[in-house]
Amino acid sequence: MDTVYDPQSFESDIYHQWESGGYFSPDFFSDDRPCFSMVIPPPNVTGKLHMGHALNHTLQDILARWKRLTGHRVLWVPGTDHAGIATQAVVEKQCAKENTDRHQLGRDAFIQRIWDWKTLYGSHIENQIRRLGDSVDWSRQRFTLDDQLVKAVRHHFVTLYNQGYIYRGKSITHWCIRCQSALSDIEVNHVDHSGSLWHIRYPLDTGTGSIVVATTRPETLLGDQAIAVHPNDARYAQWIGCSVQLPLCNRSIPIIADDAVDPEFGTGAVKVTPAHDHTDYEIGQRHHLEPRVIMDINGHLTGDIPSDYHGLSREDARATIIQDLGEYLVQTTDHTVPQARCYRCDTVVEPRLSKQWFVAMKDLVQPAIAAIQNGEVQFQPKRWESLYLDWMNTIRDWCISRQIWWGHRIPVWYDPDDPDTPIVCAEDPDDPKLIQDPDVLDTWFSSALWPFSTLGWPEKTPDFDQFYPTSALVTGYDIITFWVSRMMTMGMHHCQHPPFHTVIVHGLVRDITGKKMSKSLGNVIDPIDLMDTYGADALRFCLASHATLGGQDIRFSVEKVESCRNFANKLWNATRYLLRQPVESVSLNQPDVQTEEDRWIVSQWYATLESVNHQLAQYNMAAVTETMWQFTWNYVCDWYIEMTKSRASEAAPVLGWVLSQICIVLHPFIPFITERLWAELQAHGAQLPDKVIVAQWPTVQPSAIATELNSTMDLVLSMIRSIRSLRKQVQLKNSVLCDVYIAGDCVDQLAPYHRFFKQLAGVSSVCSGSCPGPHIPAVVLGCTLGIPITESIDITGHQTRLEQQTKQTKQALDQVNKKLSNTGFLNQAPEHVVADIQTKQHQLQCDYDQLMIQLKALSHNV
RNA sequence: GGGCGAUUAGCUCAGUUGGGAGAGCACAUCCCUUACAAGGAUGGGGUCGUAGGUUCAAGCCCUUCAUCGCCCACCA
Repeated sequence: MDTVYDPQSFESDIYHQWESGGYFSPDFFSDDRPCFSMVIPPPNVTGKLHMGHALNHTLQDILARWKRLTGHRVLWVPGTDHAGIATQAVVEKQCAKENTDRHQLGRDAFIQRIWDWKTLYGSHIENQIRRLGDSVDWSRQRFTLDDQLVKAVRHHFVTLYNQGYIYRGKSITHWCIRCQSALSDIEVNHVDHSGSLWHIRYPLDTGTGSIVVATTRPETLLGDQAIAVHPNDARYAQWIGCSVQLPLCNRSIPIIADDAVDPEFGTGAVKVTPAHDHTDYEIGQRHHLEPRVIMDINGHLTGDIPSDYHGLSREDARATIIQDLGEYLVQTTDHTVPQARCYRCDTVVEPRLSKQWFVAMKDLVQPAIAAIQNGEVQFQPKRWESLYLDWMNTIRDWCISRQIWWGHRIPVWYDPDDPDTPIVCAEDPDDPKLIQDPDVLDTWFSSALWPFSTLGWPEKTPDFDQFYPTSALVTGYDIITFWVSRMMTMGMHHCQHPPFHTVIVHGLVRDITGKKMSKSLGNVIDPIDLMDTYGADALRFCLASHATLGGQDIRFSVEKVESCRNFANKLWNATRYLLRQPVESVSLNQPDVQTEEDRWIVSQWYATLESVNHQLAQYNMAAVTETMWQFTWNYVCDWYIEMTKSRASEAAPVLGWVLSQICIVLHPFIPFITERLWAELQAHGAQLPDKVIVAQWPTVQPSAIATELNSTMDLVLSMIRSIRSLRKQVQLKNSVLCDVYIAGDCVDQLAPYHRFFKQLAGVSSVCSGSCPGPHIPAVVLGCTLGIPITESIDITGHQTRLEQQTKQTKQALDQVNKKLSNTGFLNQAPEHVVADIQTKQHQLQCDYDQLMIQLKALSHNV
C-alpha cells in the first residue's frame, strides 16, 4: 500500500471499475428488493461543472449509494439539457467571432453548428460528473433533444392543446433584445436602478392649460395613446374626457380615468403606452386604446412616429427626446426605478406586444398545489413549501414560445392561405404546403417532463412502471419555481401522480464572503481544480459537511476541503497501520473481543451507527460527517489504536472490523477511498465480499452497546488527559517517565486500566493513595492526582494554577448550590434533571474539598 | 410594499421535544515517538445582535428594534 494518500492515482480507475462492472445499474441485483429512483437535474449540455453542481450531485450520490447499501435497486438517471437560449447564445458568440450570424447561415446550418458544438463539448460535463463519482446509470442517459424526448414533448404539447390549456395570443411579454426572444415572467429579474423621473407637460387641446405627467421612460412617449388619472382625483376630475396634444407628435390623445393610477405618485397623472408597458396594456384594454408599436425587436424606434426618430436605439431615443421636449419638460428628479433584466444575459428587457403561445396555468396547477397541501409531497426544509405555494397560488399564464432556433420546435403548422388556423399535431404532417411555426419551446417546457420522459413516457415502459414516481428530488432553491413547480404540475397532470415524494432543497454555494460566485467578480472556485489538488472525496466530504438541515447557503473555503483531505489521509494511514498486522481473520462478522478496550470500541461503533442511521433518515448529511469524523479520528485513531499498540496483532481483527464498518458507512460520502481501502483489505486476505459499493449496511446490535463501560472509559480518558496536562504544566519532557499517585473514590474503578496510563501518559508506575512526599497535586473528577517532585519538574506557578482551579470550581459550585436551594427548581424540574444537578454538586464539592486540602498543604509546606 | 432567512469563539458554522455552550480551521506551547508533521499532546478564546416578556430554568418559545442577505410585486 502506498505510503502517501494520493487520490489522483486511483480515483479514475475505481470509477471505471464501477461503471464497467455494471454496479450503477438497478439491474445489478436480480432479486426483488425495493426500488429507489432519482433523476439528475440536467445540466446544460455544453456547460461546465461548477460548485453548485458539485454540491447537488454529492447529495444525490450520497442518497443513491446509501440506498444501494441498504438493500435497494437504485436508479439514478443522468442526462443533460439542451438549454435553449444559453447554448444558442454561446454558438452565436462563436459565429460573431467569424463575422457571421445565424441569419446569414440559415436555420438548418446554424442548428447543425450547435449540434456540432454539442458533440464536441457535450461529453465534458459527463466526464466531470464521472470525476465527482456519481453513481448514475449511464446506460439510461438522456438528452432533452433525444428522439424519444422530442416525442414526449410533442405529445405533451398536443395533449395540453387539445385539452384547451395551450393557446396562442397577442399579449405584452418580456422581450430580450439581445436574446431576440420573448421570456416568461420568471425569466426576468427586477433590479433597482438609479434613474430619473421626468415631468412632461401635455397641453390641453382646448388651448388653455396643460397636464403634467411623470415618467421614467420618456422615449415611449411616441407610443402614448392616453393620459390616465385616478377617477377620484379631484385635481383632474374636470378634465376627464378632454384630450391633450402629444408633444413632438402632433396628435391628440384622450384623458381617461383608471383605478390603476396611484394619485400619490408623481403628479397623479400618467402617460399610457399600451404597446410597451404591462400596466398600460391593461389600461388600454379597459379603455379600448389601440396599442401603437414604436419599437422593433432590436429596441430601435420604428412604426408611425416622426421620421427624425426612426431607427434610434432606445438609449439614443431617450436622450434625443429629452432634448427635443424643450419647454415641455418641466422638471427632472432623481428616482430609483425597478428595471427588468434578462436572467440569462442581464440585458434590460423590453415589454413588447407580440403574438406568443401560452399555457393557461390556473387550473392546471391545482392538483400540484393539493399534493403539497395534503402532504403527499414534502419539502425539506419545510419552509420552501410556502415559496412554492405562493408562486402556484398567484400563477399567471406561461409564455412558452421562444424566438430562437435551438430547442423543441413548436409542433404547429399553418396553411399559408389560412395562417390564423394552427394545425397542431405530434407527427410532421405530409402536406408540403404547410409551414411549421418558426418558434421553439421554452426549455423548461421540456424540463417539466424530465422525471417521466426519461423513463419512456408517454410509452408504458417497464422503467416507467418500476421507477415512477421517483423517490426524491434534490435541488437548489433557486429553481423551485422554474423547475420543481412545473414538474409537479405536469407530473400530476400527465401521470396522475407527483413525480417525487420528497424534495430535498439545499443552499447555494457562495464565496467565503457570502457573494455569489461569478466570472465578473473573479471569485469562482473550480471544483475540478479542487479535485485535482485534494481529490473528489475531500470535496464531497466538505460539501456534505455543509449540508445542514436548515439548507443555508454555503460560504465555501478551500481550507475546509484541505481539512477533509486530511481526514481521508487519516483513514488511509489507519488502514496502513492495520495492514502491518495479519488481517486474514477480518470479516464483517462482529469479532470476538479480548479486552475492555475492544469491547468499548465495538460499543462506541454501534452507538455511532445508531446516530448515523438517524441522521441519514433526516437527510442531515452534515451531522453524519461530523459523527463519523469524531468516531474515526477521535475514538479509533486517537484512542483505540493507541491503546492497542502493545497488542496490535491480537487487536487486528477488531480494528479490521471497525475499519470495514467505517468504509461501508462512509462510502456514500467518500466512495473512492473507501473502495480503495476495501480492496487493500481484501488483497491482504481480509474476508470482505465483492466491492464496498454493493456491501450490506451494518445493523446496530443494541446488546453490544455497553453504557457502563462507556462511562468508565470516559473516566479513564479524562484521567489520562489530566496526567498529560499536569505533565505539560510542570514541563516534564515526553521522554521522562514519572510516578503518579491517585487517591479518591475512583481508584478501584481505574485499577484495571493502569497499563494505559503507562502507555499513553508516560507514567512509570501508578500508586494508589496520596503521595507521601513533596508533589505537584491536581484534582480531577473527585480524585487527587499527585506527581512526586523530582529535578525534572518545574514547580513554578503551580500554586497559582491550583488557586485558579479552586476559584473556578467554587464558582461552578456556587451556581449549582443556588439552583439546588431554589424550591421552584426542586419542585418543578423533572426528577432526572434534579438528580443530574445533585450528582454534579457532589462531584464539585469533592473537587473543591480536595483542592482546599491541597492548597492548605501547599501553604504549610511553604 | 409583502414574505423568508441570517446574527453563537479571530474565521466558517453546528446546536429540533427549553436544563452541560460545541466542532473544524486559525492561534499559542511542546514533540520529526517506526500508521499519519496532511501528524501527536496540551492550552487560550464566546455576557449566543438589541431591548423586553413567558418559565424554577431561555442560544432555543413570544414581542420590539437593529444590521446583513435573498425572493416576490404593474407605483408610471
